[in-house]
Amino acid sequence: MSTAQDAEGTAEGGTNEASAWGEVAPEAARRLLVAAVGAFAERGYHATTTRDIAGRAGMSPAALYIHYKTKEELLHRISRIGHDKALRILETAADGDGTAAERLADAVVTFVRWHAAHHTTARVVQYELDALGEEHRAEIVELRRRSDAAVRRIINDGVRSGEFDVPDVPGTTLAVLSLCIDVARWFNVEGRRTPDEVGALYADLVLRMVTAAP
Amino acid sequence: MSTAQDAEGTAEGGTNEASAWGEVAPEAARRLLVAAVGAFAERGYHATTTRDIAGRAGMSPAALYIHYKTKEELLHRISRIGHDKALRILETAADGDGTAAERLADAVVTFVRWHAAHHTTARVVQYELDALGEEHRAEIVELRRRSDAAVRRIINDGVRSGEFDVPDVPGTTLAVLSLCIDVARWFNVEGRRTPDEVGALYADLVLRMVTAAP
DNA sequence: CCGCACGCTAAGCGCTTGCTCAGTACTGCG
DNA sequence: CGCAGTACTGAGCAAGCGCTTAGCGTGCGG
Repeated sequence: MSTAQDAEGTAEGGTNEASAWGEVAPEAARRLLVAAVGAFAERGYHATTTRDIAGRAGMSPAALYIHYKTKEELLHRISRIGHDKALRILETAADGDGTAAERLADAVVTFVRWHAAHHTTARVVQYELDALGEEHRAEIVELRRRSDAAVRRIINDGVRSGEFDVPDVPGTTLAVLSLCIDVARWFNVEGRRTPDEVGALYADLVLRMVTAAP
Repeated sequence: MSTAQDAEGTAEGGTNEASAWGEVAPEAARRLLVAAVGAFAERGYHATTTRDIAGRAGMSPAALYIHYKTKEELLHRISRIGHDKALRILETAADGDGTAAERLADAVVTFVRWHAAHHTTARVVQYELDALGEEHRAEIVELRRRSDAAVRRIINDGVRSGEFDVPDVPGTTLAVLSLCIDVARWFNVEGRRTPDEVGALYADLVLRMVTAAP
């Protein structure tokens, strides 16, 4: 679990961001998508213009519409891929073996590290949900429901086994996810902490949250 | 500390929101400001039009510019008042008497309750910072620095007195504030929890975070 | 060597945006 | 009754928006 494959961390939205989007098919479409992630993260979806995205990708504004139907479809593609990744992280940790404490720590470390290392992507994924259209948003909300279920499963396991002391399981699940997600808001590459350090700190804090006071 | 004066909770941005803006001087200016809070919280600053704000306030678009120089000045006024309130909450708790644990619990309860009860305002205050102009943002960032200092002061007191076991004080301070602030993102009036309940839950979780494992 | 599909651009359309300004109703003062 | 000041509106401007369309160069099957 929790490999070090994404531990690098160069400048904002540069080549290391691009490496995470290998699955996006024609190279031009990928370049546009990476450009959109950077622009959306920096200025927000509504403040970003299609000319801005195309410019960052080194293309004319019209080129965008060969690969994507609308600006909103671009956001949806980013949001979909990001949420898939986030869900996979949490379900992998939940389905792993080890004690509930080990699995919870693994989930937090990996989830937080992703939010920190890919904080531009994560910012778009977590904070631009309202900009999606009706149907696209519903699809994404379902993925988030499943993320919530994965974390709740780990905590429930810990309560059942006696490892954890959690009076309010849904509330604590919400708090754990909320804590991790908000990393995308404040994390700064210029800052003093590496994604790994934040992951370790947060795993410790979360384990304290689910453990009874002495 | 922490009275129940703002425990009511009717519909979105309605009359109970308005009551919190009593200090804003001419009635028309206040109506515009309350309208702006509602619109900004619902659709975001950049997606909100001046016509939208004026319409909600029952006025023509031009009326806005009699009371505010620009749309950004409206956001700044909201952000300024909100951050003043948040800072006052945290400094009041930090300067209170009682043990560090009591003061930390008080800070979290009050801060979280404000974010939940006034989650429309809080959403604008916490998530539209980037939309402010250079100088206005710098002013607000300074207020946030002081909020951070207030919480860190409580935690440091607890460490010194032996009440708390916190290996990383700045990191834990950041996490506590982050956890509370993110309430503004997910809190829903239709949801199952009242602001008071969320405050109590979060105070418990935060106290566990600063207390040594058994 | 043709022709045509493909990826892309230059130009621009229709619309909305933040904001302005001349004008209007109303109020209080002499 | 006149007049100045205040709070507001209707109409609209310049700029910028998302998106479309006509056309251009390139590479590849026949």
